Amino acid sequence: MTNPVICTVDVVLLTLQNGALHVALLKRDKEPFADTYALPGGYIHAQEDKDARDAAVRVLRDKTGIRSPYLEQLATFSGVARDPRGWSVSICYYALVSEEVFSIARLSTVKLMAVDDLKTYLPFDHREMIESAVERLRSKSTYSSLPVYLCGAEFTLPRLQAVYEAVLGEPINKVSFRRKMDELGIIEPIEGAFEQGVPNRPAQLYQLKKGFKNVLSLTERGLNTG
Amino acid sequence: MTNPVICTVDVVLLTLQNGALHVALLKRDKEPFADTYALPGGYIHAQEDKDARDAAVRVLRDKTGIRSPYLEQLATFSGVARDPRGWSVSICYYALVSEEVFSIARLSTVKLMAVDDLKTYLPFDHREMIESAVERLRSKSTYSSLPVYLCGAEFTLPRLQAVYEAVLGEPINKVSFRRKMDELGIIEPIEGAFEQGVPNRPAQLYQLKKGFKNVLSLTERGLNTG
DNA sequence: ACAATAGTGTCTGTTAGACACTATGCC
DNA sequence: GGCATAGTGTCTAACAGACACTATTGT
Repeated sequence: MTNPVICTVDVVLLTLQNGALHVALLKRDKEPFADTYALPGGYIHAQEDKDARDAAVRVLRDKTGIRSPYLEQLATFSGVARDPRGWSVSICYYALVSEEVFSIARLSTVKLMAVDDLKTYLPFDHREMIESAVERLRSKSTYSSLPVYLCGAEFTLPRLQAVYEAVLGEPINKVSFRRKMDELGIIEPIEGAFEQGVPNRPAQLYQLKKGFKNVLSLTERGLNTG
Repeated sequence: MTNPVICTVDVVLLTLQNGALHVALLKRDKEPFADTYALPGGYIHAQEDKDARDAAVRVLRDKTGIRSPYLEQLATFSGVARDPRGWSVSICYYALVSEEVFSIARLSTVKLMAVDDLKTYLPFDHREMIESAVERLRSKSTYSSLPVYLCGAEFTLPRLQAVYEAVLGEPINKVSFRRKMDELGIIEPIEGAFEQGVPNRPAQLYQLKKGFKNVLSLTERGLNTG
């Protein structure tokens, strides 16, 4: 039996800018929907990719120059109606990067849009993908350490708390937040390293514990690690 | 660009038997892995199925005769190595049915296996799929009302608690359990209806509230509803 | 010394589990 | 009345948020 199904991957690349969640969009250079902004995505290359995750990594690298430390399968979108070329399957991933990583990448072609105010028209079911990714991120942020990937490699606790607050869209109690971070046990202070150049008491710098550097990014479908 | 990727769906159908979680397996009638037990699955029929969920519903109906009230996308398994026929994608769903629904269905071809003691050899990555489904179910059971789908349409609170305990594998406090069920607010007592034929005080019968009958089963990727 | 933010000790209200009691069926 | 299980009232221990206080930098 032949199988005329189109197989693609799409990546919802999220980052923080000015304290608000943003998604990376690229102007499509091919039909359908040429010249409209859309999620980075592309066909699975059966000769080249070991699996769909590989394809997502490749697409992200080739189209944005970014190698994300966190990449998790979100869901698969499929059907006859979502793509004018015909019955298609898109395995959708979402990735989290810090603002700095983003500014280093080739930004010329990439456009950042605030996810809570997505005015642009989006082709396919890309709007639904973004909404799902944001919902997943918000949900996981209430009980896990996911948002650390939106910070750089080193960060202070007040900065991390601000990131959580930006993601969740509500203020968090300082004492509770620090207690939670402590008992999650996945970050550690960098001995003797403090914030620089602030006009007040400098905060302790923290980093992901060694063992967790790539643990989370290795959970293919994000089923384990809390 | 041609796309030689094989597109299939697989369904992890879970039920309770003798107080233990079981998964439904069928003997494969075609190669590869003919005559070995495997998850019900099959090709996406682009002419027939509106989307992958449709395909999962069809496969489940055709192969087991069951129309599950709960069906949620689990994850997508893909790659060059998982199927000897070549690069493949399987969009995996999981379904929950009550023991009774199961006994009505055509059981002759279907084999129930306890998920915590899966001795059988399983082809493809079906073992991983089952483990993921069980993990998802256990995880969601700690904060949602998912396990009601493992009961029939009418059930008592002691029965529902036993179902939760079977799924989670640990005893639950009776008072806390009833408080939680009450505040989840998705089940309601059937006025005047009680358990029959017990040698002690009969328990109140409950049912899913009207509005929730199919709400959960409509969440395509299980992203919303807690 | 003062302003500003980092970081901590403690109090209190909320919530989950333990326990004990009452309720209601069958024999 | 006795037994078994359903169902509820209440006490207590654990936890999360509020608040206030101390600590440490630059000016």
